[in-house]
Amino acid sequence: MEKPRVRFAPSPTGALHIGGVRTALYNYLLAKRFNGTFILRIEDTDQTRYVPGAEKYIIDSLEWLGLSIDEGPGQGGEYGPYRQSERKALYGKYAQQLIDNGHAYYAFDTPDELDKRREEEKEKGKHSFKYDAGMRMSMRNSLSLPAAEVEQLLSSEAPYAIRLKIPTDEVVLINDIVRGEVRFQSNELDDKIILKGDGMPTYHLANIVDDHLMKISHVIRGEEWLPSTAHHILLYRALGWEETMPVFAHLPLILKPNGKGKLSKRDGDKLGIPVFPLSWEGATEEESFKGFREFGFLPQAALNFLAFLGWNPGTEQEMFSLTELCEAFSLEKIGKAGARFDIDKAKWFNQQYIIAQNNATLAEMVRPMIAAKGFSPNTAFLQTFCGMMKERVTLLPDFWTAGYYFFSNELEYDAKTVRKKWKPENKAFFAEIKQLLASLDPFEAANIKTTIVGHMEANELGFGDVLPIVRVAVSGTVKGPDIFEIMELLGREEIQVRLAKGFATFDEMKAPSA
RNA sequence: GGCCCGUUCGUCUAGGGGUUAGGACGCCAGGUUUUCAUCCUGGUAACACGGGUUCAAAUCCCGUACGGGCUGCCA
Repeated sequence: MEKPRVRFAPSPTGALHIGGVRTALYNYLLAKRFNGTFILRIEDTDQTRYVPGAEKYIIDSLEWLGLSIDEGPGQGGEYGPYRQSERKALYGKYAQQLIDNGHAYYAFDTPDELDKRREEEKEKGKHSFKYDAGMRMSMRNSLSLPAAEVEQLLSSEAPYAIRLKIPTDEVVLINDIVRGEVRFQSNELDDKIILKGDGMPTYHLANIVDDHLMKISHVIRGEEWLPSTAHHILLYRALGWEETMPVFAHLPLILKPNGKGKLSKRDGDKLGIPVFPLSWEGATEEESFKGFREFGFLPQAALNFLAFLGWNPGTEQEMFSLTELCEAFSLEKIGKAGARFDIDKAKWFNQQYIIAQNNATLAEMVRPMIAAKGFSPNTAFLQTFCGMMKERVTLLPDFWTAGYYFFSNELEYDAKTVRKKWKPENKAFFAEIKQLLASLDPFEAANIKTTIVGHMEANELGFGDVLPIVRVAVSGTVKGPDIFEIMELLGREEIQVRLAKGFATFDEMKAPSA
């Protein structure tokens, strides 16, 4: 394949939805697979929906995931500018060209008039108002109005839009890489607005002009664009660019975890799952969302998970680094059906990636979280901690929730274990254990184990009588890494403190409530 | 309503005329472990339905049902 030039073209209207992230990923993968170019283009032609900060959010998100941009705003490139608002003049020129060669016309109907017409049609029965070949002669445009009136309207202040004049009785054939041949009857198509009253193009025009000028080879986008693709092909044809038209690949949608419909930002809050890569601070809490990153997902895991939502390599390999993804990717292997978002699978990927991470890397990821809780352990301690805990967490914050006792000795003791295992007749034994450990040197796991087990056997006690109590006194819980290793890490003095405090507290817990 | 797209275990999917319909997540059971987790072994579970075509259909064709998308001077 020749070096592809692909673009990810989001609209800066807020946080970038996870579906958009996947679109970006697939574009990136195709580009890298064949040594091509990945372009970021900002589609900000709707000034009313523009949200400050959204562009930065998009760029930050791609960066977090490691999807580096070859050309784009801030990145430069020979086909810029890469913000459509900065290309405004260009579109007017091509719209004019379409008017001149009869493929487009001026439309003077105001938005209010159009709304009214839609309402009327709806009341008449079906909501089938379509500004098409059958309807345009009864609307106010340069096709239906006398030339003199058109002249007059154009030279007046009256705003106007430019519409694409859809030809009649044609079949538009789309050759979609994921869907095969898709046909549309031109008679079913409406005369889409291509240039708005404010002089800005709509998506349809801007998209075609930019893709052509930027020499885009593949348009990889969501399935929601399939219905308007016929318009796009007609536009290429009208502009005389059909020969070099990019090929299309329409991606299946990402669906809600339960129920049907496409995943929406609402689902995030409702189900407590992330649907955005990064957190987004909206004007209100309603418009703010927590991202994959803040949930504690590693970017590699989010990427791997997303890649498999709608694509798979055809082999049984599941774990893929970005580099491996680049080598294995192909558009032909993209599925047709919508893929449901499965948070359990995402978590499983995350767990796998956390385990695969080396302790030093993990320590630096976890450090800020621990610091936020008011603790600043040294690096060696933190690395050992991560090594001991990494097989027991799925999300990054679990390091704290499941391992807080490595840092704090304000423990929450497991009441059930205390109730069952803290027996009056064994109190002396535990006091002796504490005594034995007080002078143990070196204070190392193997040593500690020998000491405890030895004393245990001498007193004819079993593991079940001893270890749960020691474990709860040290960590508060019966869950966790090897207890002797925990003790070694915490050190002799700290263990003395915890044993003393634990045994005393157990007495209180067992005391009959007065 | 119209147009378009889709449909294999609960979920992500492999398989594209002849397979015991494969894998992964989840779930269940067992093993390992002082505990938890990891890990290992096993189990559960699917071709939406109806017609064709064919010696043979999950696979090709048509229809039905269901689901989804689009139907804006939004992208």
